Amino acid sequence: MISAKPSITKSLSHSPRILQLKKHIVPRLLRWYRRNGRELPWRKERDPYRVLVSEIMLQQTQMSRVLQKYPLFLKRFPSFQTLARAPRSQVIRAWQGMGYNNRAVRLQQLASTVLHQYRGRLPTSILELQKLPGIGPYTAHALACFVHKVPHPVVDTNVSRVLKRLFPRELKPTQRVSEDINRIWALAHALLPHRHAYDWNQALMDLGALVCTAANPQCSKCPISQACPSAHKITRGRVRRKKQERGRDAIPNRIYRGRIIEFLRHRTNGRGVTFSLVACAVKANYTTKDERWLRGLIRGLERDGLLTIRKKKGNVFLTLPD
DNA sequence: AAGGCGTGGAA
DNA sequence: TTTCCAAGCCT
Repeated sequence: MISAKPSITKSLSHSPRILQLKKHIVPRLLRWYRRNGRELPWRKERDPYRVLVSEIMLQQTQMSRVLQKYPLFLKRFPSFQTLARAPRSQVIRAWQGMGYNNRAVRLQQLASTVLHQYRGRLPTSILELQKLPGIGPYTAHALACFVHKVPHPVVDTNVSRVLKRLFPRELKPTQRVSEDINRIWALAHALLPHRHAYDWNQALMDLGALVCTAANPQCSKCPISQACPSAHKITRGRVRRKKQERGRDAIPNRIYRGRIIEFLRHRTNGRGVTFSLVACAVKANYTTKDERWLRGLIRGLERDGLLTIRKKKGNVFLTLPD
């Protein structure tokens, strides 16, 4: 659990500026949310399982993609039980188009854990939730609030961006990234209106997604721009260069991983497909000098539970796991 | 603590 | 065409 140091939390919740801003901001943003908030399927769900699926799908994934896949996945796997007992291959196939396939594996592992260790009930506490596979600080807090209605703050990339712009002084980056993260959570906690935690969290995320966007924020449409030191002063999003990823032919390894799984989704039948067939399907101009590299990728996918390696008569066959 | 991990539409 | 990015998590 992300827990702010008490001293920081206390100083924040007692800061005159924080208190004044909170009094000003909370009612305005909640009013804006009632009028402009998005109507999303998971916002009216009561079943913990169905909310959980939405939160996992939304990790680093665009709304439009989730809106498309969410109902299909729930129809195929309506409960912890059906998901836990399904063949892994079916879960991976249902995840097609979502990206980050590890999430599908962890979600199924989570379903199994909930079924067998928690009697089919999703844990309530942040601590227990965060022990589950695929659930980190954000998702644990989101589930506590959105499923169990416990007044916890949530900090995702949207909330983080909004708060940094609203409190540039309090959240000025330090030397340590972990310290920066602690401060954001502490501030989110200090701002939280406990009686309206659910709507407040959703409102902050909607504001970040619709108005206070990373590039070209619409400050003129922002309900709290009056209280925002950064209003109309944001010229451009950060242009931080990312380090080049390891791969082949300027294509990152994870792209090849994705291609391998995508190929197996469609071409796997019965015995599976041979190593060489996968090799040709996945990389243009595949040669034997790529063999060591490709074997490494496949080993990694096997470790992640995303495929199964079978050896018959000296040949290697690949399939999605049972 | 930094780097690995997909996908496909938009800029 | 290329680049960038979107409700994070894990090691």
